[in-house]
Amino acid sequence: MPDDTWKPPRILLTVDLVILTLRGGRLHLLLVRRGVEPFAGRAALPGGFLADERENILSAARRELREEAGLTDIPHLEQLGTYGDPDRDPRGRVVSVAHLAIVPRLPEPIAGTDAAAAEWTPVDDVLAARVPLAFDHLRIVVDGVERARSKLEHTGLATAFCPEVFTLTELQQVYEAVWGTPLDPRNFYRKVQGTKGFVVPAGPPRATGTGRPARVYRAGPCRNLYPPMIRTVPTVAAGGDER
Amino acid sequence: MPDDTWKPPRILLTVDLVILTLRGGRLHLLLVRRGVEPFAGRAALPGGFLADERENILSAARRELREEAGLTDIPHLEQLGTYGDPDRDPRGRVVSVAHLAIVPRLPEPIAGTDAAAAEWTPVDDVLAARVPLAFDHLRIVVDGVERARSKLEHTGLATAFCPEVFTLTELQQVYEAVWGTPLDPRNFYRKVQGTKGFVVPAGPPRATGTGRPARVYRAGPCRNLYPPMIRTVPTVAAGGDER
DNA sequence: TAGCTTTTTGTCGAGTCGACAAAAAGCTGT
DNA sequence: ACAGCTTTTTGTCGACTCGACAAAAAGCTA
Repeated sequence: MPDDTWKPPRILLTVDLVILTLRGGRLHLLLVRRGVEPFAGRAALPGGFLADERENILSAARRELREEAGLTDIPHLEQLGTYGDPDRDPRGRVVSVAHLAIVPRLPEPIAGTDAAAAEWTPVDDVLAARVPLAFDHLRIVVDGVERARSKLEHTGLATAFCPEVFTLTELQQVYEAVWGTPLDPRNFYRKVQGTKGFVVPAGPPRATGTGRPARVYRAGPCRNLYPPMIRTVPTVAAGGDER
Repeated sequence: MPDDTWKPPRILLTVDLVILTLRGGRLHLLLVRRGVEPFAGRAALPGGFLADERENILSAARRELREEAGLTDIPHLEQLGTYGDPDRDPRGRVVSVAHLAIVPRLPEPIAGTDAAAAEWTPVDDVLAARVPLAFDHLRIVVDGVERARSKLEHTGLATAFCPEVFTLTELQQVYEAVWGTPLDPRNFYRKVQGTKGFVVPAGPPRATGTGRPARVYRAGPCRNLYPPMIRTVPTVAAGGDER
């Protein structure tokens, strides 16, 4: 029970970003190499402190996306969760609001990046702990990837990985990469077509080099898929809900 | 671009609680009446500042649950989201980590409560703005209720509303109250039985007063339901993902 | 024009869902 | 004791969906 002189503690707030994309059929994550202590030299999520007393949290996430990754048009950005273990940062009480961002396949690593050492890393390498991360960032990545996997089931999130106009085969590759399961193209085709509002036709078929030219689509209006896409791999028995 | 003298801003961190329960077949929410400015006299979510520099966020949520609501055994407590609009609190920059708690039907309003004016309020009254809330708490309630509705579909969350041992009819009433849709008892029965690990038998049938005595169950081991429960009301077209 | 690839349209059996019927099992009055 | 009421539990039926697979369509290459 606080006495009359008690003042609430003041803490430092950061935003961290789990930025996912598809490269060569595999799910990748953007990591930066830390230049300063703590964890200097270690890979970490892009992110940083609130710029000033009045900066919005979502705006801060967008700013870091721009400054640290050179990304300005983000198809999907959502809050992931807040991580505030008192010992997560040796500098003091730093609470981080983690965000999940999805971007389509980009031309090359990163454009004019502030943190010069930003690079796309296969998510598998991070999850298998072959690439050690700073702070509690591994935990954040695990949660972010699981969020993406889950949202692919009942939202149109998969389209955020695709360019504005895409083929159903490209969309299927998103599911296969994020879920790590192969899907039957014929059933996938039928399923997506049958899910009203998931995708809408966009122009005439496009030749992809070899094989029959595919019809192209763009993201449909529906945010929530009904019926949902089905991930046969039974939702990885994840354990606790508490953080 | 911060210069060398730049220091990250320090902010105040609170936890707020959306505590849901079932009372008389309707979904209720615990609200306290604020005794001090700002918003003195207005209803608000239970919550408060971090107690000290080293308090865990989840621990703070549990502490507020105990202090403000007299609740100590919480079947479900999860982080909901973080709300940090710079103008949400006139006292300054206050960022709140909202949590969602589910408790079973309790004997009476609240036991030895710190905030004496805590009371259960029908969620409908809050959502319909018949009960105005302080700060951005309406928004938090909307998000919390939507989270609960959604999680009922593909997790065993419904059992958190029930006592340790319950009948399938009681479980059905949870779905009906939270979703606001009537369900067919026969199909519900078949569905729950067919969802492995959702519930497990617990002892002999129990007479409920009138009608055939019902078998009793307790919550099963599965956290993720497969196949999921189906909410025909097509997932209320909620709109944006961004906060 | 034959051969190859990829996309698109079907087919079939197993399983699930929603709407409904009917049996089972207790309690309440008379 | 038993008819009448309630609620739970077990079925039934047609429509629909899913996964596995076949086959046609439509381009490119040689």
